[in-house]
Amino acid sequence: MAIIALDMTSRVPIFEQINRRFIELILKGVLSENDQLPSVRSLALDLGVNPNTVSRSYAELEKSGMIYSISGRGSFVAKKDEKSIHEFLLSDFDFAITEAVHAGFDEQTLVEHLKNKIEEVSKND
Amino acid sequence: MAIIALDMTSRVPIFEQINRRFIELILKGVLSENDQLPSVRSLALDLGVNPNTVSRSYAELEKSGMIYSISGRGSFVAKKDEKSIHEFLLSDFDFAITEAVHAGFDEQTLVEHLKNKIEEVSKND
Amino acid sequence: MAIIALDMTSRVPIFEQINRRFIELILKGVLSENDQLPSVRSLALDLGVNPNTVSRSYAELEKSGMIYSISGRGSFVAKKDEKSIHEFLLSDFDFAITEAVHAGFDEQTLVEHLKNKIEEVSKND
Amino acid sequence: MAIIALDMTSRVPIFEQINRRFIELILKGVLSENDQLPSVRSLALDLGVNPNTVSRSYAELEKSGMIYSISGRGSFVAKKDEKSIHEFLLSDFDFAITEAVHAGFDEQTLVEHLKNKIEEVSKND
DNA sequence: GTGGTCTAGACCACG
DNA sequence: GTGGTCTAGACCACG
Repeated sequence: MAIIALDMTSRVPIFEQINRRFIELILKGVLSENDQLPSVRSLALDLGVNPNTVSRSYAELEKSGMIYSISGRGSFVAKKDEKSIHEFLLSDFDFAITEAVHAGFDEQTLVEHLKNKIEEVSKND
Repeated sequence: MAIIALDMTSRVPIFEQINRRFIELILKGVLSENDQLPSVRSLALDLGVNPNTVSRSYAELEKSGMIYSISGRGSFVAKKDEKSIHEFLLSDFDFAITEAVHAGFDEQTLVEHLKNKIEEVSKND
Repeated sequence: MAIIALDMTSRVPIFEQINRRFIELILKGVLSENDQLPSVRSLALDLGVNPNTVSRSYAELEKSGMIYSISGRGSFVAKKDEKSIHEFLLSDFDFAITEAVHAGFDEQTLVEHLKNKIEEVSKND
Repeated sequence: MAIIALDMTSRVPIFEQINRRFIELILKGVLSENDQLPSVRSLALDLGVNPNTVSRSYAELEKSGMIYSISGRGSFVAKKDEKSIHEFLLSDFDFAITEAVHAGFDEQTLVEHLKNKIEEVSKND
C-alpha cells in the first residue's frame, strides 16, 4: 500500500517525485499537521530506492517549511501553508507559461490548449 | 545583440536553448523557408560555445524536420510545419498541465493562474 | 567475442552500427524488455571507442523509444515495438527500392535479384 | 530542359546523383554509344553546381568504363555494358539486402515488403 | 568553407 | 557508478 507511485523511467529525478507527492498529499489533506512521515529507511525500503534519495527529499521538504524534524523522533507535517504549496506545485507550470509566452503564444491559444489538455488528461485517468 | 540570448546559468541545456530559439524564430516568421542559418562555426563563435554544441542543436532540428542541411553549403529552414512546431514548443506546457491536474488542480484554478501569469510575464517585457 | 562487431573501415558511422546491432538483438529476442544494456563506459572500453560515441548511440536509441535510461542506474530495453523496429531496420531497404524503381527496374527483375542476393548472403554465413 | 533533376537537400552527394542519372539514361537508351555528354562547364552552369562536382562525376563514370573522354573534344558514352550498369544501379539495393538479411529478415518478408514498396512508389509517380 | 564524425577528457546531477 | 552535457580540437567528405 505504497502511497507513492514512482516512475523510475521518468526524467524527473526520484527525489523530486517524492517531494511533489508528499506536497500533494498535504494539499489534499491526506496528511495533516503533525502527522508523522515514514522513516527514511522504511520509505526507502518501501519504494526500493536509495535511502540517500529519501533523505534528500525530506531535507528539501524541511527547507521549504513543509515538514519539520525532531532529532531521534522522526519527521512530521508542518502547519499547512496553502500559498507556498500552490507555488511549489505550480512552479513547472509557471516556467512553462513563461516559456510559451516568450515563444509568442497568446492568451487565447494557451487557454484553449490548456482546456483541451486537461480534458485529455482527465479522460486517461 | 546576437539573435540568440543564452542563459548559461539555466539548467536548460545550451543546445536545447538554441533549439527553442530557432523554432521560435521560425514560428514568428523571422526565419522563412530556405533561409540560411548561420554556420555551425560562426554561431559557435558568436555565442561563445563549442561548435559541437551548435552541431548538436542543428542535428536535432534537422531530425525534427525543422531545418535541412546541405553538406558543404550550410543549414537552411525547412518547409514550416506549424503543427510540429507547436507540439515542440508546448511540450513543457503539456507536461506541466498533466502534473498540475494530477496534483489535484481544477480547470478554473489553472485557467485563472494562467491568465495572471501571462499578464505578469507580459509586463516584464 | 563481443556482442557487437564493428567495421571501422565501413562508411557507416560507428554510432549507427551500434544502433543497428542493438535493434537487431532486440528484434531477435536476445535482449528482452527491461534487460540492462552495458554501461556507456564499459561498452566504449569493450569496443575500443570513445564513450561519447556510445553515448550518442544510446541517446538515439532512447529518442526512438527502443531503450530508456535511468539516470545513475543505467540503460534498459524498452517495451518492444515491432513496427518501429522494422521501420528502422528496413529504412535503407526502402530507400534502395525507391532508387531502383526510379532507375527503371520492374518488379519481376527486383524480386529475382532479391532472391539471388539473399541466397548469396546466406551462403556466406 | 535539364535532363537531370537534383535534390540538393538529399544526403546523397550531388556527384553521386549525377552519376546515377547518367547511368540510368544510358541503361534506358536515352544516351547511346558515342553520344556526347554536355561539357563539364555547361552542365555545371545548367545544374547550378560547382564545376568540380561535375568533374568528379565524369571522372568516376570514366573509371567505371561508362564513358570515355577525348582530350580537347569532350566526353562520350562508351559501349553499353548492361551487366556493370545493373551492378552499379543496384549496389545500394544489394547493400540493403545484405543488411536486412543480417538483421534477421527472411525471404518471404522481404519479397512481400519489396512488392508493397514498389506499388507505393509507383503510385506516387 | 561547410557539416559530420570521432577522440580525449572534464564536470555535473542523481542515487 | 551511471548517464548528460560540454569543451577543445582533429580529420573527413563534399563542393
